[in-house]
Amino acid sequence: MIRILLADDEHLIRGAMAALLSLEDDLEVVAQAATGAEALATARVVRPDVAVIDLQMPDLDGVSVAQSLALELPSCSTMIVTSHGRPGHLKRALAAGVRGFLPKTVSSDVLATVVRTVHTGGRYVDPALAAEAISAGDSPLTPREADVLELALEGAPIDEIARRASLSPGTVRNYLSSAVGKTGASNRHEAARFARARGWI
Amino acid sequence: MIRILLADDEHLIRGAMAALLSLEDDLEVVAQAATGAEALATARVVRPDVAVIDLQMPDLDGVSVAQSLALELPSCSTMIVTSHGRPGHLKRALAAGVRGFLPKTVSSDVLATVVRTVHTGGRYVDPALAAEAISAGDSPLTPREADVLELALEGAPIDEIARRASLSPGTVRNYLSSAVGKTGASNRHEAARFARARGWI
DNA sequence: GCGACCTCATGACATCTGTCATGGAGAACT
DNA sequence: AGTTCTCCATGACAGATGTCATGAGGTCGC
Repeated sequence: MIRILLADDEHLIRGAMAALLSLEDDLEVVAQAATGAEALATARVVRPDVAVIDLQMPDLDGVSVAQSLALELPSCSTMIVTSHGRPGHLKRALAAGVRGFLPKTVSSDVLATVVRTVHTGGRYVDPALAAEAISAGDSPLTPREADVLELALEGAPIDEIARRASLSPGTVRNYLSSAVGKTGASNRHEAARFARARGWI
Repeated sequence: MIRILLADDEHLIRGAMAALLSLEDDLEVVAQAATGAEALATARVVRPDVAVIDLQMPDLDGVSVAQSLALELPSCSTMIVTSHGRPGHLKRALAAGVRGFLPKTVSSDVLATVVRTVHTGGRYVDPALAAEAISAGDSPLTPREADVLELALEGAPIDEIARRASLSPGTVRNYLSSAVGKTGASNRHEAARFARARGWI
């Protein structure tokens, strides 16, 4: 019997996934959590075999949870399910030791199968997401450029970005200018959206 | 027996919700759809009592589907479920004749209860979303301002907005300036995000 | 050690944006 | 008919932004 921890902030979906997984004879949902922190706390107590975690949660995101889980509970395999599959998340997730990565558009059969796969040490990444990630390519942005561009995402003016990044406004402009060039955008806002779509920030 | 049409692009969730609803003795999921167009087509054939529709779908959004359904099948009550409850959607949905509006964070009990409520002609709006919608207030933007601000959402430069809106760049700047003032933002990108968050565009 | 790269910074310049004043056309209301 | 509003436009100006040249320090691999 594979013991599963389920984390998703949407009760409806969490409950529903639990119901589906419980239909399988060899799967058992032993715990549920509505936030990332709760998932971690519960996992420490329950020590599940597999953790199925939603990417978007109010506090910690799924990848952060996966990272902590990988350190604290190496015996627990983590897989991520998500509504909005963006390639950047996939890369981050794999780097965090996640073994399975699925969009919520898959059928419940696939979900159950992947739970079994990761439990036996295998990996599974949704083919469509994998293709997207490959086609998106690696980020051409330097770490600093990515930082600054991320702060630009919300539309803040340069002075505020400079304050938040503890940089001089001139430097911020340079990074943004470089990022705009690399993304082929016509201003930093477009560049920020583009980079976000690619999962670079 | 209440006959239900379920539309959601995420198979996992759709299947799961179907399973949950089917557990109730008086509810029956008679059809499922993965897109808005499919939902409409199916509804015409199946003529369900209640349509439970996801707000976000690849083609038509839930509100558009609801609008068409209200015209074509007055006997069918529509309710919307959504992951990201933004007040603007709620207002649009109610205007489109939607009888129930729920975030996916509710429990399955609530879902089933609301299905029954809307079927008997009642209405139900999630209290938290309703409160948010009230606090967001009505849009102070003129229709034109809203149009232009919407085009600004993607970070396009003013010239492009002007072209897309068939306006002169100067006029676009005026509208944006006015919108920035009304939203209290410090530039149009912030204003656009703000207005989007309020459901004004 | 050397070259290649990233980080951080400054200054100068052209351009883009936000703001304001102004005005005409048309619709809606009194 | 007059008032008031939105819609559209123009022009002018200050300040924000994008671009470029330049340079000093740091790290990394060879």
